[in-house]
Amino acid sequence: MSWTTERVELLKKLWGDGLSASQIAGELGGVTRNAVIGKVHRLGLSGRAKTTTTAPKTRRKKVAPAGTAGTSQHTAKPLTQGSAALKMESAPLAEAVPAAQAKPVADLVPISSRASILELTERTCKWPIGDPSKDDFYFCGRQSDVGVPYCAHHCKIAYQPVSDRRRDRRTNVRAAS
DNA sequence: CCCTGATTCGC
DNA sequence: GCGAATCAGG
Repeated sequence: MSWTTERVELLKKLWGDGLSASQIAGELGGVTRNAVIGKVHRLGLSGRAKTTTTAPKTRRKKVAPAGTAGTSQHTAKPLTQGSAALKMESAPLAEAVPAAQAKPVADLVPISSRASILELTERTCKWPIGDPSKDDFYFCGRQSDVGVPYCAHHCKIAYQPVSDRRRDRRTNVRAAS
């Protein structure tokens, strides 16, 4: 797979939404998380909020260069010139999804992480997608924390505060009784 | 161990 | 430019 414009756009969107590299890799499909991270760096949009507390500098050793001495190589500096134009993500996945869905609609289907019920483990998202009576039923399958049934994405949906739900208790019209 | 992102470097 | 291998932190 190559980095087409669309795939890069999706990458930027998901990365901006805070998805992890592996999750993005799963969405895109055909790439590993390493590829995603590599691309992210090449695009110059690394480090969003939590850059992890890793020592940003002073380390690096890698394997000893075999014979290739006098390397005049130097990494190209990432020019983030058109960065202004691509700041138009601003589409929080959680908000884009209706709160409280009786039946989980097939939302942003994990392009390649979908799992059958047999593939679910303690750390895979068990968010059901599709209609159980149909043939296209499967689970999200993305990574989730142990003890948590859903991935980060679906946790936002599942545990969304009830406060925002329309309290249309009125609809509970049990007038005639 | 699982995961995360960061970095290097051969291709 | 790409991404596996590696590193390092949580």
